[in-house]
Amino acid sequence: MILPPSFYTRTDVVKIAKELLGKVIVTNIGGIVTSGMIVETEAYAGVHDKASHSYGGRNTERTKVMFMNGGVAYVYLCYGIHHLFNVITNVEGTPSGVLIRAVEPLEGVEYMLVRRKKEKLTPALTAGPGALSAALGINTALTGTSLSGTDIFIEDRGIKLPKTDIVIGTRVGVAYAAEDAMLPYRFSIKGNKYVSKGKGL
DNA sequence: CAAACGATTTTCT
DNA sequence: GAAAATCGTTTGG
Repeated sequence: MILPPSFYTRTDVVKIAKELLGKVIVTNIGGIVTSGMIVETEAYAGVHDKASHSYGGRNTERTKVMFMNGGVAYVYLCYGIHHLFNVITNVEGTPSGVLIRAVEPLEGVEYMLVRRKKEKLTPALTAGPGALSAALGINTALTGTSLSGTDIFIEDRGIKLPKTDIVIGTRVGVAYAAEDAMLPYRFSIKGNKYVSKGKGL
């Protein structure tokens, strides 16, 4: 089943980040359907989180999507090259979200290979936030799009993960966030080869 | 209006 | 393991 808006509008973004592991992202871009199981996530919790774009209540043209009601996509261009895909959570006015860091390819692998200009399926195809976005055809045009719509949505396919298969760690690439960089806001599936390298856990 | 920087990936040594 | 690639957003003048 497709996750309902009520899944995203809850207030505990860290819990949502954990629950998103094992769920399946499906994109339908230009008539091409691709999907992948989420194997790594990171939580970005509201205005008090220095690592978040919305820290201190910063509400700009780019980040305004984070302030929307939960259940929409937030796609941000980083380093001028990479599209990073986030799931916005919580209710309108409270900017929190979950960065999808890695997925395991399911359907449409051949299209992902084309988009990534690769010939063979390697873990690098979707291991990493910029990589999975490119593979699934996600770009900034999807910012603000509902995750319960037809272009992109997240499904629960009944995959259940034992608690022991969830690895908790610190976030990646947010060293500038000082003490908030140490928060246990990163979740991944133990032993899954599509989990990004990032930094060691 | 101009300058600096980043929630990264790839490639080369 | 280290450095380059590359551009929209943000910040300062």
